[in-house]
Amino acid sequence: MEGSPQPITVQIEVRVGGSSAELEMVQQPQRWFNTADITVAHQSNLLKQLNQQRRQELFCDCSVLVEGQLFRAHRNVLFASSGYFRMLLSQQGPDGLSDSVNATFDVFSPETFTVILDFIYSGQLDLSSHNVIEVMSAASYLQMNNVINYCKNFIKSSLDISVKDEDSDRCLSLSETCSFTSGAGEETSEQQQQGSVSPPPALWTRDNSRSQSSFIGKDSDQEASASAMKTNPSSPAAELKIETEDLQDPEDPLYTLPGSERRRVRGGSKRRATNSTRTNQHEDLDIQEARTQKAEKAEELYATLPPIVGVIGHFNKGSNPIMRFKCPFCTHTVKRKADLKRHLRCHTGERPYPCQACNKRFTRLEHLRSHFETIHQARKLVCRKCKCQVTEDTGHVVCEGTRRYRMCTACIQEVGCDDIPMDSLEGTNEEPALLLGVDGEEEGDTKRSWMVTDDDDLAEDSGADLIIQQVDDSDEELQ
DNA sequence: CTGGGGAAGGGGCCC
DNA sequence: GGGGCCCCTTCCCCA
Repeated sequence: MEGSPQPITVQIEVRVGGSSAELEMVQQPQRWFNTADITVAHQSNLLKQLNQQRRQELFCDCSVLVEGQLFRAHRNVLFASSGYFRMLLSQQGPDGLSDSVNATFDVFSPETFTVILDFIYSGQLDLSSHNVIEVMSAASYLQMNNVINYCKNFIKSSLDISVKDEDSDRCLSLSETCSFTSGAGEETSEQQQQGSVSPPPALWTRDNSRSQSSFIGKDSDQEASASAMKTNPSSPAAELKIETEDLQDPEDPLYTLPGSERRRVRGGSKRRATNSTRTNQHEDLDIQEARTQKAEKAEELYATLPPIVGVIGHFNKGSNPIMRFKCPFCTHTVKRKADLKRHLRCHTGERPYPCQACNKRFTRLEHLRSHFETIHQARKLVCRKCKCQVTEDTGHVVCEGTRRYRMCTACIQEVGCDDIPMDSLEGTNEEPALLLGVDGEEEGDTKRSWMVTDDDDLAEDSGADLIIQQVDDSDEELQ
C-alpha cells in the first residue's frame, strides 16, 4: 500500500414502504490500532496516576493502621484488590464514607503491608526469601489470591532452583530479591488460579515427577500447603518436608508419614520381614538421630512461621467480625489458637506421641491412646472373629506380635490355637508408662521391654508368636 | 470388582 | 491452653 488509503464510497438504496431513497455512505479507511497495547498502556498509566496520588496522599479516602503505622490509600483500589477490604468496606455501609481509619492490623508488619500495597498500586510484588511467607500470610488474610499464587510460585521456583542445582553451583541465592509483575496490575481469573508468574525457563527443565508423585495430600488445600512447605529449600520447612518424603523408604520405622502413605510403607515393611532383619546398632543410631533431627526441624519450622494470623470470619449481629485463626499453610481457619497449633501438625509432620509397643507415632495423645487400646490392649470386649461379646469367662486375649485382640473360646478352638501358651499379662502392668513419654526417648528398662523394633512390628503377621492370654480387665487399666 | 469393617486422621467443641 | 470426647471422612484390607 502506497500513500494514504482512499475513502470508500458505498451507495445504498433504502426502500421504506412504497418510497425509496438513495444513501451514500463514505467509509473512512480503517486505522489499525493495537487495542491490547492501548489497554495495557492505559491501565499502566492509570495505575501510575493512582500510585502517585497515593504517595502524595491525594484523594485518599481510606486509612489503614498496621502496627501503629498509618497507610493512606483509595477505598476503590483496596476494594477492587482485596476480598478482605471488599468485605470490610461493604460492611461499613454509608457511614464508611467518612474519612476515618478503616482497618487496623496487628497480624503482619508494616513492611509486609508496604509490599502488598505497592503491589496493589504498581503490580510489582517484591518478594524475597525473607518475606515471602509473611507476605503470603498477609495476602491470605487480605484474601488476595493473585498474591498468594505469586508467593506459591516464588516458593516453588525457589525449591526447583535448589533441587535442580544441587550438584552444580548455579544455585540462585534465595536471598536475592525477586520481583513479580502482574502486568497491568490486573490479571484474569484464570491467571489468578494458576499463578501467572513463570520462573526462569531453565528452572523448569528439571523432572518434577518425584516431588509430584510423592506428594502427600488429599485436597487442594493440602496441595497448597505442600507448596508452602516447599518454601525456601534452605528453610527448615522445606527440609522437613523433603525429609519426610525421603522417609518413604519402607525400611524407615519412624512413621512420620501421614495417613495412606505410611500405611503403604507399613505393608511394604511386612513383606520384607522374612527377607531381612535389621538389628544393626548403627541403623538404630541413625534412626534416633533422624528422629532427633526431625524434632529439631519441626521446632525450627515453627520458629520460621509467621505470626499466627487472625482473620475476620463471619459477622455477628452487631457486625463485629468474629476472629478466627488462619493456618499459614492452607486456607483452614479455626476459632482457637490451640486448635490451629494442633492443625499445624498435619503440615509439619510432627508426631510427638510414639507408641512404644510398635513405634508408630501419632499427632495426638488421644490417637495414640485409641491406637494402643485397640491394637495392643484388646480393650474391645468383642470376639475378633465372630464379633460376639467376650467376658473373662468366655474368651481370651490373643497376642499376635504386639497386637492383642479378644477371641471367644469357641473361635479359638475353631482356629485350633488352643495349644498356644497363654500370656501371663505381666507386661501389661507396664502399659500405663507407654503413653506418658512424649517422643519415647526416655524409655527405661521396664519400658524397654515394649520398645519393640521395626522387626517386631514386621513380625506381626507372621503368626509365629501367637500367644493367648487370659482376659483380665483389671490389668488393662490404662492410666 | 465391590461393599463392609477396622484403623487412622482431622475438626469442632466442651471441660 | 491442654486434654479429652465425639463425630466424620478417608484409606486399606478382606471376604
